[in-house]
Amino acid sequence: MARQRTRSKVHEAVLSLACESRVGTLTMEGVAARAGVSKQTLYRTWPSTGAILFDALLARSADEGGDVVVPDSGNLATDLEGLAVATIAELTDPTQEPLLRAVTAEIQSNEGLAAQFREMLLAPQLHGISDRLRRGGVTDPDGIAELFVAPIFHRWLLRSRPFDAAWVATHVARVLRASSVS
Amino acid sequence: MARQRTRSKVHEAVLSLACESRVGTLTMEGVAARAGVSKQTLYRTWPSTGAILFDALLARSADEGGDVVVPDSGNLATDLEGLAVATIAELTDPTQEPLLRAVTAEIQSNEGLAAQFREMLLAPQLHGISDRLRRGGVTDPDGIAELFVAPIFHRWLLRSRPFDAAWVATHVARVLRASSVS
Amino acid sequence: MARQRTRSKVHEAVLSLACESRVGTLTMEGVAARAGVSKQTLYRTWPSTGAILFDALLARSADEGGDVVVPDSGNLATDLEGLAVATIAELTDPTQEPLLRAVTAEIQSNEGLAAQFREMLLAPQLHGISDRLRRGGVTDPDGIAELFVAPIFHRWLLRSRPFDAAWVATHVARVLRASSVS
Amino acid sequence: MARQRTRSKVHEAVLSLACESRVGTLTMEGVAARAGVSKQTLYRTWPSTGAILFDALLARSADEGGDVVVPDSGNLATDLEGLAVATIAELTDPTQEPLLRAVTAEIQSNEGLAAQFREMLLAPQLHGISDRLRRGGVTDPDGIAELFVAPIFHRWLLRSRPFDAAWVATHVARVLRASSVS
DNA sequence: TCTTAACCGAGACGGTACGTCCGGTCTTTTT
DNA sequence: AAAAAGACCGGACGTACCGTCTCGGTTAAGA
Repeated sequence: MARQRTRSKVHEAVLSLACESRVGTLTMEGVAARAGVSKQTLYRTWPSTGAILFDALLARSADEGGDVVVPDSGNLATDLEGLAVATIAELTDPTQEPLLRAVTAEIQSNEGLAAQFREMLLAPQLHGISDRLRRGGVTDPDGIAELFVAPIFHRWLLRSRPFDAAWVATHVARVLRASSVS
Repeated sequence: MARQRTRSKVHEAVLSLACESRVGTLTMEGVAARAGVSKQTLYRTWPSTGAILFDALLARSADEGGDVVVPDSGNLATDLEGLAVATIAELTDPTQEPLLRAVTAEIQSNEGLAAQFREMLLAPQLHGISDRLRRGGVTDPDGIAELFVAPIFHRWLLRSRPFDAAWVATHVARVLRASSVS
Repeated sequence: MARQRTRSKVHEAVLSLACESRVGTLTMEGVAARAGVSKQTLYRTWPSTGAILFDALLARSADEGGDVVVPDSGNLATDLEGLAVATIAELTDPTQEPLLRAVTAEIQSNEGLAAQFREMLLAPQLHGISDRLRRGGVTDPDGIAELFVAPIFHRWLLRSRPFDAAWVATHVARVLRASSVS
Repeated sequence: MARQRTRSKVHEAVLSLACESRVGTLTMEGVAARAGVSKQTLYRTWPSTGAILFDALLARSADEGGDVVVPDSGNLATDLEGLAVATIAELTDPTQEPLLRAVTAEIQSNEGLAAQFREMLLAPQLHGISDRLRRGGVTDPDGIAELFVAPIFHRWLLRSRPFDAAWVATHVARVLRASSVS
């Protein structure tokens, strides 16, 4: 296992590289050079750049408290809209988007990473949302949470159409209609 | 640019390679060797393996008629369920899945390819669905089409949960509830 | 056989390219492009860049009259010195040197070209010199001509030492001593 | 840079290739394959096939003691004839000639290599000869050494005329006449 | 004058080699 | 003992030319 000092340097390096350069440009050699670490040190701990990046994201998320915070103002529609706006902001944040796209691309060809991603980043978020829905009286909170999140991801992943406030409002309205809550 | 005979050989090669080997293993050299074509011939026409793969998919889709066929039995729920099952079958078809995942990964880092993908493969499908919804009396067919398609893609892309008949039925029910159609 | 117009364009192109760029950079494609001629037109007439270059040199030498002119002032030493200076000037002329070095390098790996070079460019020069020596009463004009020319070439080919007036004078004196002429 | 084991493998490979195949056929890929070495290993240490070949020749010359041995029997004419015969034998040795021609061709377009060649291989030889001439009472040993060596090189380089015993004898006689030694 | 055959440009094509980059492994040296 | 430094093999990258090969268009004869 790598020492904490080394891990930090590597995390810092991989995040800065992933931000500044194009996705897919991430290389073990580049990370090693940026981190001032030998390649062997990387290989001792991580099998791929995807793994390093993911580890770095996890560590950062842990540092920042990491818990998904779903607002609860009592008004479900308002809360969902706020959540959508926050999610969209995170997905399109210039310092985050390249990282997330890199991880997404990696997931397509790496089942192990996909599983980790699901369990450690995706599941907590969905649980937070479905908890809020349950508190709002939704009878099928898991399904509705998916119905709420998927179109946002879909637009982002396939870069299909822009996100604007009108769409968010309409989307939330549709989701609430599906949830059988007046 | 490239002569038709050459294009065909290359399409055949890239499809067979994408199927049999792991995604991301596609290389220009490999395609050239399999197609019995020189590397320069590839580079003269396509800038990347992603572009070749996409071109091959387009050509195949054109060969096969290519039109998205949405069933119309009069019963919207039945039709949507059939459509979902067909889409899921296509996404998880062992000869298709590696190709689609490769293209999806490529899209994350290639805006141009993403645009082509949206316009030539995704848009027709969504239009087909929203047309069917409109005929079914849905007032917001585009939004509902997205609500219908996105969770299917979401589960497939993030490999989040398996597809089964029960989920399909529930999903269709949710979408119909959101569409304000009794 | 290539038409005269084509030959001229090609000769012009190859000479200009050989001058301006580094030796060994001459390529069939480059010559074809510069001459505004298709590659096939080149290959129909010449087997290699060396052959083109040599043909161009021959043509130019024919255009300019091409005969080797050995001065005959009555004083053999003076004439040889003048000849040495003229030869050195030609060898080190910036517009000639790259061409001659290119041909020389080509000769090392191309016996056919070497033979042509000997017969069409080298032999006339040596004959001119040995004629002058014979008129000067030298008993072994061919051998002495070689003794005169070889060190000049040697210094040029191996870039061994600079040419200066003092060396030329000494060299001519040595050669005359060897020629048994007082 | 390169480890000794690697250097040896590369030297061996380049010498065998230079001997068996035509000059100018030497390629970095070929040498790498023959030596069982990756291309990068070659490029890390040598910039061109010429440099490798030259390095190999130097190493071999160092291994074999490498000193130029000029015979000294007391009779200058006899010694020079022996030296000429030995030099000619070396230049026309089937296992040496391709190497030397390759290096000669390379020198035409590579000033750095030319300088190395002059200092490490040519200069020692000329010094050996001029030393012998000085011991023989020649007043201008350097100039005469050049006068002796140049025509031999000239004939070899330009493949002008064959070497035979009669020519060698005449040549030595001419040189000695030029040297002002009875 | 009208063929008709050679010449020509354009450039796709299968190749070989280029010189670079990176993936992983292994050795050497430093700390 | 762990780490940096980096040499090493393998293999793909994207480019430059190679020499061959159709394609149409254009000249320049001979019929």
